[in-house]
Amino acid sequence: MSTESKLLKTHKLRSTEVRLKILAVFTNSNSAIPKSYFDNFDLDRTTIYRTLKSFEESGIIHRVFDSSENAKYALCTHECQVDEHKDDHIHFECIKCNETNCLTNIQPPNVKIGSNYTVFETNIFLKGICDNCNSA
Amino acid sequence: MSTESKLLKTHKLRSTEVRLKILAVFTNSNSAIPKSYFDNFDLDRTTIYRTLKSFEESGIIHRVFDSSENAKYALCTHECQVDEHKDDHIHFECIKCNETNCLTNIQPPNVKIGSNYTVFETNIFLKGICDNCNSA
DNA sequence: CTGTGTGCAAAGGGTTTGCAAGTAC
DNA sequence: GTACTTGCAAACCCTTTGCACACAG
Repeated sequence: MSTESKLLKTHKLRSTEVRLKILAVFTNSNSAIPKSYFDNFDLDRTTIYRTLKSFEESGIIHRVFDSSENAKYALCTHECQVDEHKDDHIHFECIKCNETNCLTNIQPPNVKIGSNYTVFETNIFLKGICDNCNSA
Repeated sequence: MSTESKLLKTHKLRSTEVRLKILAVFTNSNSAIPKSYFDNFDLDRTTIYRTLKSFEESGIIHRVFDSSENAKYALCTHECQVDEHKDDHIHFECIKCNETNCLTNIQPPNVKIGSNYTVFETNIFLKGICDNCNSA
């Protein structure tokens, strides 16, 4: 059974050709994927939107915030459950290759603000030039 | 001369009734304003879009990223110039009052990542319950 | 007076909805 | 067989563009 099939099963989604195809993009990529990426997949746009939405709601992928207008998504870490995302890692948006990546191996800093605030989520995204582009 | 007139003058924008009206919203608010806020202002939508755009390009307001789909804006700090924004402060999105605020009085943490990266911009937004809502 | 700003209408792009046919389990 | 998924068409935002008129400097 493929990684993708397992993921779908774990998150209680039916295994379909479309879902496997879209999910494979995420399992094979390190960077965040915009919806537009699937435009040449010969799939109906509606289907893509709905598939991404169901993946997100199931805790398979999470939304990545960067400075682009359009939504991007990336694979969740294993701790994510249905409607309970835990993706407090740093995202890095490269202005050269235009890719946004999850820096899952770096511990995000503890942001200190007043004690009157209750913090549920910490979103950090950096913008600059990534290691790949700096090496090139 | 009003605060708004001065701001426009400083940033080399003509002073018009529409601009003064829209700018006053920002100078009188602590939270980030979405475009939809101006819908009941009896102004043409096009005009609102263009006004916000020119404010942003002039360095009067900056875009605030939070988890809502639509763009929000807030007043820039004094150091912002035309096409050169310096708004690396933390933004806080409250899930109760649904407002996003700039925490300009808090020093953002120094995010450490690999030395192969060049960081130009650090965007941090927290999600949770703000001090106001926690006190209420 | 000249260049810029505003309003209206229309177009553009991304996203969602309704419904009928197809498919997983 | 039943409930969910897909594709198509259409609708529904939000945002931008073109153009004529109005206004700031």
